[in-house]
Amino acid sequence: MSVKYAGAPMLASMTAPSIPTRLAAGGRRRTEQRVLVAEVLAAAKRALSAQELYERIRATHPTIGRATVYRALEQQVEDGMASRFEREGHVSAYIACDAEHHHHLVCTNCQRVEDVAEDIVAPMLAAVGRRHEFQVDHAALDFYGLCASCRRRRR
Amino acid sequence: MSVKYAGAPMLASMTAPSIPTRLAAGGRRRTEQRVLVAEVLAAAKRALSAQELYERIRATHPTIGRATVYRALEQQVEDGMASRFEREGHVSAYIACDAEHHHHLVCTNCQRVEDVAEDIVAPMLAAVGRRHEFQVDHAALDFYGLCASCRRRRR
DNA sequence: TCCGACATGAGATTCGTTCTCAACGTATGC
DNA sequence: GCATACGTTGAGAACGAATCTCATGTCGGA
Repeated sequence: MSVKYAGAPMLASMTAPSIPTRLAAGGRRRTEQRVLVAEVLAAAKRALSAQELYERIRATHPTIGRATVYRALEQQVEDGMASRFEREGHVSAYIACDAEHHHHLVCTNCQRVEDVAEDIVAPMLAAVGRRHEFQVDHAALDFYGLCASCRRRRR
Repeated sequence: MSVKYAGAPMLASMTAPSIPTRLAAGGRRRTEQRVLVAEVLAAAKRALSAQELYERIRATHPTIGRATVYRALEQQVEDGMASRFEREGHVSAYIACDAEHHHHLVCTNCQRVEDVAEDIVAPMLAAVGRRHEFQVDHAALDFYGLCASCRRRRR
């Protein structure tokens, strides 16, 4: 997952716009396919690869193109509606995300994703800036492991 | 970059073994090619993709195989001699690393890599474990941006 | 020195992702 | 409501990093 830090800070108090509204930002068109991709990803509540998402959508919309799904995901990442991170085997996985939470705990068993509390991360970012002479533009902070329920099930 | 946290802690006070010694760990053979890959990567002092490393080595050793380079890097990551992380465009990049430093500041301009001080990261990892009911197995903590010299050159 | 297991190299193959392009649909102005 | 402009779509081809295959080579313990 990759999060920009160089831009202006978000206003956490704003109410989140609906999916169709957010999809139409910046001269983009609100097409049936792009709404679909966003909704299915948001409903999954876990990380999905583009291929997995493509197959899920095809179950109900058999004519959608693979490239359409890739393009929609690409745009959502650009617009901050989704995050991308790398799974084993050089595959990108995507998760729908809101404006305030950008770092995740990814369960390597069930692929469910939890947000990391921002106030845990912020002091570390500040410390990095203080200690190293390095202008952090974006950071990938992903934690992989077992979520509570998968860990219980394993024992 | 991906670092395991579930295993036994490293002893930071041990003197680092030489490249050929570390290459022979765990029933692995010390071949000319694997020494070469490790040395060229260590000498680069920056992140290199497998392809870039392959081309560098071919300049002096034209008969080396692409698969050999990939396999050598794979093993080095397994043995903790190198770290892998993802560059734009679904390419893996590799950096030689020692036992104590595992998180990096990657300059997106010159690809040089700096180690993040462990004592900046450790409190955050502890906080994650405390706050979330999640067993962190490994974490990818990479910071991308401009290093000091590239930033000066840009202005 | 002998021998088995590991490693190599060249090329084919795999597979996630991106590109191409004609046809289509959406938003906007009139 | 209609026309126009242009972003979007779908199907398949193309791309390319990474992996696999297999005959041959080589390391290192016995």
